[in-house]
Amino acid sequence: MEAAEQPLAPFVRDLRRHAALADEDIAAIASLPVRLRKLDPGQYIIREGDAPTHCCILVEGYVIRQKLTGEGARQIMALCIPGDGIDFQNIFLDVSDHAVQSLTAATVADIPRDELQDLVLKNAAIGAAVLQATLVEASILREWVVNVGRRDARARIAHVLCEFAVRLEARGLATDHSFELPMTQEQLADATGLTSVHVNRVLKGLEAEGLIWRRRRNIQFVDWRALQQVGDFSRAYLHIPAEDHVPVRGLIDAPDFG
Amino acid sequence: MEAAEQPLAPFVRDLRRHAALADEDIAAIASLPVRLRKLDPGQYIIREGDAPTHCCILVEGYVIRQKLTGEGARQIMALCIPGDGIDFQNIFLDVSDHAVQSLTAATVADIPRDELQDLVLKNAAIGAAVLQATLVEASILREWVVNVGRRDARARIAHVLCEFAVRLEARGLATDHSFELPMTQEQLADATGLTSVHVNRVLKGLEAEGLIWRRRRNIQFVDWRALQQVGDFSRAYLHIPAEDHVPVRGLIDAPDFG
DNA sequence: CGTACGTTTGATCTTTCTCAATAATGGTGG
DNA sequence: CCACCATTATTGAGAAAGATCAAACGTACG
Repeated sequence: MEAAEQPLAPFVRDLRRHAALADEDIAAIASLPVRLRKLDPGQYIIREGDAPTHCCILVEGYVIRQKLTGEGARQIMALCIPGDGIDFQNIFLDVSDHAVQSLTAATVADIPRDELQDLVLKNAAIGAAVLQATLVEASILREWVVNVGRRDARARIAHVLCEFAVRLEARGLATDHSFELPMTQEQLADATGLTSVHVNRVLKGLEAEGLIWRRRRNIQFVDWRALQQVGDFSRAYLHIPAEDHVPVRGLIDAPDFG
Repeated sequence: MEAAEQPLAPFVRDLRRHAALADEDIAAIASLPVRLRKLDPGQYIIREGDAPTHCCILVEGYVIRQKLTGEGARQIMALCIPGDGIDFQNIFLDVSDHAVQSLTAATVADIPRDELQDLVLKNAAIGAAVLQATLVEASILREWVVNVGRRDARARIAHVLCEFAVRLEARGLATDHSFELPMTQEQLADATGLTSVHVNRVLKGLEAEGLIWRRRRNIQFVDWRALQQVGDFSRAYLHIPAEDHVPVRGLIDAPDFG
């Protein structure tokens, strides 16, 4: 059930899609001391205020970034999928400014923080690759601000669904037009700045309109075009490179930004 | 009125606060071909969808990052102050995913993008410094998501005021407890995901409660402690290094994350 | 001195939240 | 395999924060 041979393979593949890495750079990454760790659902990988000792990469399962307000409300601001770096945020910052928690059972690859620091400080190409991954994540974060700040509930939820599906497909993790949403409606509410009650009503509405079909957590896109429209979704901000692509499954079609 | 000698000085100073840069690294940055450019208020530095040719650093004035939704609503997701890198987002990404627009008259230092790419790809220390600056920006972005997603209007606005003041002070750009907000109420609304009408009422309320005092765009913090409380503000996420500090002026006091 | 932009205010409307209860669902121990 | 429990999902009714619409007021500036 787990990629035992090359747990970092999806991560490295993604790095290479964005940045030019020589074989020796890859070898340097491969020679990092990696320890795999299994997580139960809901387990914290790091909490706000913690001093990180490891940087980890998500190998399997799903994980979120979140913060709590003083009033105890939770805001989820990122959803990590297998192959994502989880802890680069903390590679050079000494105190974590947010928490990372597993949504499902998950496997992460731990890399000692100082080892990774050394590598990045010695190898400019790898540093640049990490920078690029970070820039893409920042872009997704900016779109998340837009989503939560300026779209209505229907669009917010549709947008999250679209984004998640496209990112999964880009990593080859979803078959076309269907996937398992690894979140409860309450978590989806925390991701969109809504309440779970309202999320429920909106999902029901999207289903009634014939845009999606759902059974339990499984969601299928009945009308992908329309859902994109409703969610004001355009994949440009994901900065998914076109070349060296995983097989196109249907969701990924026309380029944006005409 | 302009730092003609060392336009990049505040930027480099900030980089050094986070990262260890040797004198030769500094020299390498200083030898980059920099061209100063003056901007009128409201001018675009880059638009969504543009292919960036330069990376620029804000020398003087204020600048925002923004995106538009399909319905034409605007969301501001970052406020840049002098010394901030504006275009590192685009150093390795070929299409800008958001727009950058000046709020006030401003001066930016343009650096050709490929020169900066070369430098970062050759010099790991500089690459790491840029990465760190990017990580701090991402942290601010995450807090922005929380602000817009989970705080009520009063807290959102108070939070933006607090953040802006603390960042200005950290760069030595504000005298204690008073500054000029470089935004109209409409822009503040676009930053907080509200309408300008409601922003107006909230500001009025904050003033009536004796938390702030304002005259035109100038805002003074009458009760800094209380405003922080109202805005659920805690400066930890700004990752402002404690050592080698600009003179403390009053706003920056106790460490957070107890 | 008039025009444009930004601010302020009032009245009304809508989306979304809150509170509260009920129904599914999945997992667990017997 | 079944009863029970804890989550999670669903539904309804009422409340509230914030949006919308519309107008008046200031102030800067050409």
